[in-house]
Amino acid sequence: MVQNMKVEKKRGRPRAFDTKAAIGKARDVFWDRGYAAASLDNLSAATNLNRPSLYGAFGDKEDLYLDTLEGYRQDGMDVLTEALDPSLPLRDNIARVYAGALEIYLHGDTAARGCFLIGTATAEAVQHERVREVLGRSLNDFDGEIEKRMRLAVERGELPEGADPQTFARLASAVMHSLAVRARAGDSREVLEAIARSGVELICGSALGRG
Amino acid sequence: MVQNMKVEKKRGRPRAFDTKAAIGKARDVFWDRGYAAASLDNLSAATNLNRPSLYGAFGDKEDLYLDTLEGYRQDGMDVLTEALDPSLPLRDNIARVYAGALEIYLHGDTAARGCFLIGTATAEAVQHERVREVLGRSLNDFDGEIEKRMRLAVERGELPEGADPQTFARLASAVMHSLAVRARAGDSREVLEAIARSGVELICGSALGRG
DNA sequence: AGATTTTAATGCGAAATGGTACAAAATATG
DNA sequence: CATATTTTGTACCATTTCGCATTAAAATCT
Repeated sequence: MVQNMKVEKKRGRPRAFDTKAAIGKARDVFWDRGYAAASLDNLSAATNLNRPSLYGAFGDKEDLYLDTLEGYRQDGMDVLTEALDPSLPLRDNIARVYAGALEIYLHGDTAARGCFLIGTATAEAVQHERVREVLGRSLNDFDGEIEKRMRLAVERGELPEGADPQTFARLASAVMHSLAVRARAGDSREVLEAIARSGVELICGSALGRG
Repeated sequence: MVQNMKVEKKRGRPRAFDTKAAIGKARDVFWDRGYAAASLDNLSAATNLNRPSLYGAFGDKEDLYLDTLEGYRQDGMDVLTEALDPSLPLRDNIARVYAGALEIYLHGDTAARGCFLIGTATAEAVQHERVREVLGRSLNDFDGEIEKRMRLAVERGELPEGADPQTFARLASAVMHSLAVRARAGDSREVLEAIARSGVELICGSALGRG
C-alpha cells in the first residue's frame, strides 16, 4: 500500500530524472538567489532540465517555487519532530531544535543561507498571496509542533503550572526566527550558538521553569 | 554649520525633486516587491523621475536600494532611541520598542509589509555582499542601542545582577525579528501584540528581573 | 508491428529589463 | 549676453526574461 502509489505504469515515455532531486536542486538556486532573481536558466542549469521539461513537470516558475517551499516545510517538520523527542528533557529538546536549525542555516557557498522560508519567501509574501499563505502556514505548523511539546512540559512540571504552551512555543520560535535572519546576515556560528544557548536558558531557564 | 552643507549653490540646472522624498518613494516600491522584482519602471513611476534622472542622482539600481536601506536603518534607530527613553522603566521601554515596530510593520496596501530590512534585504544578502553588510550592520546597531539600555538596567537593578546586557539585548531583538517576519507572513495585529507582550514579560518579567 | 501517449530537445518570439546617448532646458558664472 | 555646468526627457540598445510551438525520441497498449 505504501509502494503502490507509483506502481501504476505510466503510459508514455518515462521521466529521465528524479522529481524530488530536481526540486532539491531548484531549491538550492532559490535559496541562494531568492525567488525573483532566480531565472529559469539558472534553474534549468542546476536541475539539468531544459525549460520545457521544467514547465511540463512543475508548471511555471511560481508553481515550482511553491513546490520547493512545501518540500522545505516538510523536511523542517521532520527535523523538528525528531529534535522534540519527548523522552528527552525540554531543555535538550529546544537546544536540539536550535542546533538542527543552525546546521541547516550555516550551509552555503559564498555566505550562510539562513532559513529558506524566512530568507526568500518573506520577500515575495506581500505580492504573492500563495507564497504568503505557505509562509504563514509553515510558521504556524512549526509553532504548533513546539506547542505540543510545551503542553507536555507544563503537564510534567518542566514549565511553571500556569504557563501557556502556545506563548512559550511562539517565543521559542522567535529565537529560531532570529537565528534564521542573523545567519543570512552573516553572523558567525559562535554568535548564533551563544544566542541559541541563551534562548534555551531564558525559555527553559531555572529562574522560570526550573527545568 | 548644519545648514551650510547644501548652501553651496550648484552650478547647473537645479534638481526639480526632493532627494529624500524620492528615496522614500523608492523604498516603498522595494518594500512591497523586494529588490529583485522592483523594476526601474516601477521606481521611475513611483518617484516621478525618469530613469536617467534616477541613474544620475543615485547610481544604478543596487546603489539606490542601498540608499533606501541606509535611510531605513537611520529612521529605525531614531524610533528605537526614542522608545528607549531611560527615564522610563525597562519594561515600558521594550514594550514601546515593539509597539513602534508594529506600527511600521503593519502598514501596507495589499498585506502587511513587515520590516523593510528583514523582509527584503535578507533575500539579497547571500548574493550581494554590500546588502549583507548593511543588513548585518543594521542588526548590530539595533542590538547595540538596546544593549546600552540593558546595561543601564543591570546597574539599576531592573535586571538580575549578573545578567549580560548583550545577551538580553539580543533576545529582545529576537522577538522583534520574529514580529518582523510574522507580520509579513500575514499574522494579525492581535497575535503580534500578544507575542510582543509575552516577550516583554519573558525578558523583563518579574520571575527574572523583578523589573 | 503499429498506434498512442508521454517526455525531451531545439529553437523561437514577444515582452520586459537595466542602462545609456543625445539634445533640450535651466541655472550660475564671467 | 555668452559660456560652462548640471538636470531633464525622449528615444534607443543590447540582453535577458519567461513561456511555448514544434519536432524528435522513448516507452506502453492493442
